Parts: sequence; structure tokens; C-alpha cells
Amino acid sequence: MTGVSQATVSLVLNNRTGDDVRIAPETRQRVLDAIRATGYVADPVARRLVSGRNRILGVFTYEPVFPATAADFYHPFLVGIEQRAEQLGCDLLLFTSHAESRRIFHADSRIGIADGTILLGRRVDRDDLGRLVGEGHAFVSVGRRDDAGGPVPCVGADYPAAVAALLERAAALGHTRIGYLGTGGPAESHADRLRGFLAGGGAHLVHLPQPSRQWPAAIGRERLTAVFLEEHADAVDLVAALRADGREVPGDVSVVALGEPSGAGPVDETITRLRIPRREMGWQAVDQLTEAIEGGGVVQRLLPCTVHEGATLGAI
Amino acid sequence: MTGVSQATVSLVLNNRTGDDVRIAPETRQRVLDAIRATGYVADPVARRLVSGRNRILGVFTYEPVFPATAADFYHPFLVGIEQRAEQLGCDLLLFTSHAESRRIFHADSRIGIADGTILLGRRVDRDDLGRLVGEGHAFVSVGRRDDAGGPVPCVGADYPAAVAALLERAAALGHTRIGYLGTGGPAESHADRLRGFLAGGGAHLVHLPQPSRQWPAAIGRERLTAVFLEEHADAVDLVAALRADGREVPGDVSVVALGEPSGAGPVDETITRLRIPRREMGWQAVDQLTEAIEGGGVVQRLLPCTVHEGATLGAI
DNA sequence: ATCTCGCGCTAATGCGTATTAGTTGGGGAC
DNA sequence: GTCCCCAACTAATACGCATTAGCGCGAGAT
Repeated sequence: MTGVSQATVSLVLNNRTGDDVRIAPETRQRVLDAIRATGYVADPVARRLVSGRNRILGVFTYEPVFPATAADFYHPFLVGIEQRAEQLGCDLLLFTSHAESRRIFHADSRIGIADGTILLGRRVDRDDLGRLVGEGHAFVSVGRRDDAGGPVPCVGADYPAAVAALLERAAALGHTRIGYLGTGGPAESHADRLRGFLAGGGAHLVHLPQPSRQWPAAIGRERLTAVFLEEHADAVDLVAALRADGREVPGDVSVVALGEPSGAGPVDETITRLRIPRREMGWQAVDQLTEAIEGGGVVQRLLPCTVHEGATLGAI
Repeated sequence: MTGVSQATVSLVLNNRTGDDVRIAPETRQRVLDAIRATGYVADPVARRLVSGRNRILGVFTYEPVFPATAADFYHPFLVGIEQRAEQLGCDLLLFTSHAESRRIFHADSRIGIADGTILLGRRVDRDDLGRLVGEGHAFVSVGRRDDAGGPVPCVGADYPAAVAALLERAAALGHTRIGYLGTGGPAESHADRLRGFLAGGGAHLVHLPQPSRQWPAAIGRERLTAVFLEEHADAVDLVAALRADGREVPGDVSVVALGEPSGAGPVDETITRLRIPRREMGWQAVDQLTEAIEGGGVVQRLLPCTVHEGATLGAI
């Protein structure tokens, strides 16, 4: 159209202006006009093949992104991810095509399309992590991970600090015998909660990993005045069980949930619980991923949690 | 590694077995073993550059996909889209990088990465539609569109039939004077509702496009016994206004909403309303898009609506 | 008039794959 | 022994762009 070479168009298109690249102003204008007129847009695929960059961020989940059940739980992460991606001019590639294997790498994995990938989910496959590192594919896990030999880049919630702070609050309210009800592992998020709990000093702390239906009895046996539960859903059940048993919450026993409702179980807003900064985590994950793509090192970032007050933590 | 050429690897990788393509079984096995051992995966970018296919479906929205407000409205569409995409082995590319322009085509649009694109949103830019057709990019609109000169491929709700069915129900309940409260345009979904309404026969039908605060008075003046409202939120307000006015719903006036709650306004499950098969629409959109990618023609598919019973439509 | 210099541009190449025409070597037919 | 044919593979090319070395030409210097 303009009579110039493909190379010139490329130079104009990318607005290249070095000392070794010179385009006469009138030529540049002519090309720009033609681009405007035709609405030409460089093929992003070919462009990626050369430059190695896309501004496409992958999002890999080990569960459906838009599920019926866990929607409420994952949604805030995605809101943060989308907001930040939009600000940075990045598109999001949702990897859904792994129904059978739930593995990142499979016969025709499209991982390579994205410049980097955000991992979302309660569990993350250990082999996948190793493979990602091996391939040199940039990634960030939402939720702390430590199961890949080395440190895994991640954005997590600072459970140890949050649980420690809650312990202090409980102590200030007069609680001296406090229980941790939950597995304490193997998921990092559970282990971190328990770690923060056991690191707390002063009070009598007891970890009760047994099945939840034994908890009411155990609470009486151990003469606990407050209990911290890994899961919100368990807290709902426990409060019901305690009250059915004639014990008052928080009059006799205070109950604190160390997690957000998962969306699968019941929700009770009156229960005092940890609030995970999920949107902020999504946001930060995008930031950290783009840094990793630019060549940044491994970063593990822990964000502070806040507390949903509720009404199940009271003075003794 | 195996001493064979790149071409051979490609042939084995793609499991090509024609009469003009012959690979000795042992060679094939040797290559497969090497692929297994190294975990080699063909670069999807280069692959796309050649074949023109990705199995990546774009999702373009004129509003954030994961918004705070409209989350509840869009979510069902996305659930359907994701489910079907997963079944078909496709990944989803969410175009978020258009904050300022809200246009599909911009300086470095990544539209071209996807094999085709689903358009989601109340409004769709007319120029964008024309451009999509011009570029030969496969696409499907969720929601009926007619503003691109020619027919636009879409999956929509069959509002005319649904509204007509509701009119019949109202007539069977004894209503003879029924009002349509809403703009009746310019959005196709609104126009379709009004069209279905006006096509209904038998009863005294009146279209009242005036501002909503004049509706209660107009209902009395026109001696209407039932009203159909474009928007659920308006129905909520109207019911409140009528009751504050001493009129009973549905005793004196029946109220029917012709749409789902948008997520932005109030929600009232007691209001009788049309139920849009949103998940099904998402599902069908993916199906239709993949057909369009395979070269199918323009299809406009309208899905039947059902009714959320509620309690605001009664006998006269 | 010849030489030099540098501006403005283009030819050529590579990215990693799919595809197709073409090449090689060995075995069977005569 | 010669010819032919076919199985089994490979060389070469295209995809559309970014990049870089280098070419041609006109103006200023000598």
C-alpha cells in the first residue's frame, strides 16, 4: 500500500526510534495513515513467537474457576486478579482443559501461551511445581507452598501472625485454656495456622486433631474456654453442638474460625473468624507474577489478615 | 536425541498415519519414549502460527467479568461457558485489557490469539461487530443482536415466546388490562420483550415508557390489574410503592418481572419473574462458537425461558 | 571530479512448528 | 546383474513478525 517494506512497517508499528533506526517523518506518517485506514493489528501469535512476550497471564486452578460450590471462596481472588491484570494491560488465560488429569502439563498443554501463570487452589501438585521450575515458566502460587524442594514463589496469608494475634486477644479476654481443633496439616495453610497457634505462649494450648464429633466432649474434658477451628464450616457445627448441649457461646466457650466460609458448607456471619485478604492476594499475585516474568527472583509474600468480629469470642 | 529429524518428531507427535506418511513402528516408539522422558510439549504458539488453531476461546465483556456488582448476573453464563469449554478441551482467554476504550480492537489487541470469541454484555459495540465480521474472526454473542447490518451469530433468550406465555397465564387468571412498564428499547433484549408483549392478543395491553415514579398513578388511571416490568429492580420498587399506597399485590395488582436480578439492585425472590437459562446459554454459546470456528454459518439460537413462580401474579 | 559519510530504508534471518515434495536404500522381479 | 518400486525418512518451506547487517544514494568535503 505505501510501497515500503515489511521491516519498515514493523519499525513504525513498534515506534522504534534508535540511532540505528531512522525513518523519515513523512514515511512514518504515511505508514501510520495506512495502519489507521486498514485497522491493521500485528498478529499477536507471530509477535509472541519472536519476542517471547504476550502480556497474557495464565490462571490455573485445580478446581473449576466458576464452580457452583466454591464460587464464593474463589471469587474474591479472581476479582483482584482481573482488576490488576486490567491495570497492567494483561489478558487472562483460564486453563480449563485438564478435566481428567487435573495436571498442568499434558499432551497439548497451552501453558506456553502465557508469559506466566497464577496457581489457584487448595492443593497444588508437587510434580507440576517441579516441572514449572524446570521449564523456566514464571508462576506464582496463591497460598503459601513449600513442597517443591526449594522455595515456591507465592502470595499467602500470614496465618502465623494472625493466629498469634488472635491468641493475644483471647488471652486479654481472660482465656487461659485454648484449643486448636483441626488437622494442622498437611496443607500449608493448615500447618501455618497450627504453627502460629503453638508458637503462642502464656496460655495452656492443646491441639485436638481427632474427628469433629468428639470435640464437644474433649472441650469439656480439657476444660477449654476458647477453641480455634481450622474450618469455618466446622465452627458452625460446633457452635450448634455446644448449644444443643446446653453450653453457651461465647458465655461458656468462645469459638473462633481460622478461615473463611468455603462456599460448600453453611455460613454463619455471627462466628468470629479470620478474614483472608483474598482480593488483595489476587492483586499482589499479578504484581509478583509480572515481576517474575521480568526476571525477578523467587518471592514469598505474606499478607496480614484482619478479623471478622462476629460474636462468638467473648470474655471469660 | 533419537537421531531423527524434526519433521519425524512432528509426525509422531501428531500421530499422523496416512498412506503418504510412514514411520517404522520402532522409530515411532523411540520418539515416543524420548517425548515421554523429556516431557516435551510442542510450543503452542508456533503450532498456532502454522495451523491457525489453538483450542483457545476468547471471552470479551464490556464490563469486568468478575465485578463486585454484576457478579451474580454474569456468573451463570460463565459457569456454562467454562463447563462446556472444559468438555471440549478448550481454554478460555479473558480479554480484560481494554479498560480505557472498552473496544475489542485496539493497538495491541490479542483477539487473534483465540480461535473465536464469545461476546458478553448488555450492549455490544456496533463497530466492533462489523470489524469482527470483516476480519473473519469467529464469534458468538450471548444475547440476541441485530445491529450489524446483517444477522449476528448469537445465543439468546426467547423473550417474545416467554412474554407471550406469561400473557396467556395472566389472561387465564382473569386479567384483561395489562401494562408493560419499561423502555422497550433500544437494547434487543428490551425490544424483544415488548415485541412479545404487543404481539399478545385478547387483553387490553398498554406500554408505559414513562419514568418509574409515575407508574403507580398510571396503573390506577389505566385501571390495570397486572403489569409486566422489564427490570427486576423496578418491580421491587413498584411493589413497595403500591403497598405503601394501600394497594395489594397481587390482590389488586399483579406484578411480573421480565428479567433476572442484575446484582446491582435489590433482590426479592417473592416477585414472579422470568428465569433466563443463563448457564444453558453459556453452554450453547461455546457449542455454537466451536461450530463457527469449524466454518459453520451464522446461527441465531433462542432458548426457552422458564418462570420463577414467586407470589406476585395472582387471579383477579 | 572523486571520495566520504551518514541518512533512510530493505534484504535476510530466526522464532518452532506442520506440511509436502523429494531422497535414499534395500528387496523383489525378471 | 539390472531395474523398479516402495517403505521410511528428511530437506525445505511457510506461517507473520522483530531484528540487524548492510545497501544505495545524495550532499558536503577535498
